[in-house]
Amino acid sequence: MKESEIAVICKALGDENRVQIIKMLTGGELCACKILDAFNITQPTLSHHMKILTDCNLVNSRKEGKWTYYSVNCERISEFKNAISEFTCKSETAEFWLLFSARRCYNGHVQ
Amino acid sequence: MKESEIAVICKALGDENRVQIIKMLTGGELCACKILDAFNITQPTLSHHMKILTDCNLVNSRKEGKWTYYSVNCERISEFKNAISEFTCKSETAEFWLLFSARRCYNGHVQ
DNA sequence: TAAACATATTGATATTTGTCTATATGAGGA
DNA sequence: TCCTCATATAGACAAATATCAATATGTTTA
Repeated sequence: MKESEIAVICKALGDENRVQIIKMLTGGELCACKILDAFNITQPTLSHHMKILTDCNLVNSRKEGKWTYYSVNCERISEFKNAISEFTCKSETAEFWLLFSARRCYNGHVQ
Repeated sequence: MKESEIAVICKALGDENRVQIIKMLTGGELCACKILDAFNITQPTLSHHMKILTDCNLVNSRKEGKWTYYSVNCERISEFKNAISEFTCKSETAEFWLLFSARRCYNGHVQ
């Protein structure tokens, strides 16, 4: 993922409302009306935020009758995670694998 | 990590120049002058960007003589990665562990 | 001490952003 | 067909942001 793409996604996540929207959608698809209920903003403002989240493909939208349903775009989120996983200090990778192995042994199975 | 903190960090990463600065620092500590060389911006503008990156603790700074050295704050980056690792679709976790196991078997060792 | 250098701060400006009100669009339901 | 409901779009506005030129600060060197 190019730096400019990372920046666009981060900009989309650079607003607390939008971070919370993503977290909500992590629990599964929701219509705009349900999301709106959870915030203290007007409907056009929510619509604006959803446009920013869908424009950068972090969120999918789907129309059904008069409702619009939103959901997290898993693939795009994965791409983003992979991109920022490169923001790494040299030692960090090794630490991660050690921690991972330890947890794997401790739990005795794949979670 | 609170949503507001995630938003602050993402806002800091919501600028292409700053994403590139982080990538540069991934390779190790650099003085402001070296970073400046790589960009087409003035020195005060770089100083502004560095302030944003250090204010949210993504980047450490250290003065030595007349130079200021910047480096990635590994711990903070890890915290951030952990935070956004929660932006997860239900199926994604399982997929990750499968992929991981496969790679582990294939490679025969922890990378 | 004076000059040169690296970086930070100040102040200005154009652009972007988050929010609102008002209005448009488009899909059911009476 | 007309009304209601869910959402989107347009337009306005205040606040935030990215950038620059000018200047300040603090360190090293002549």
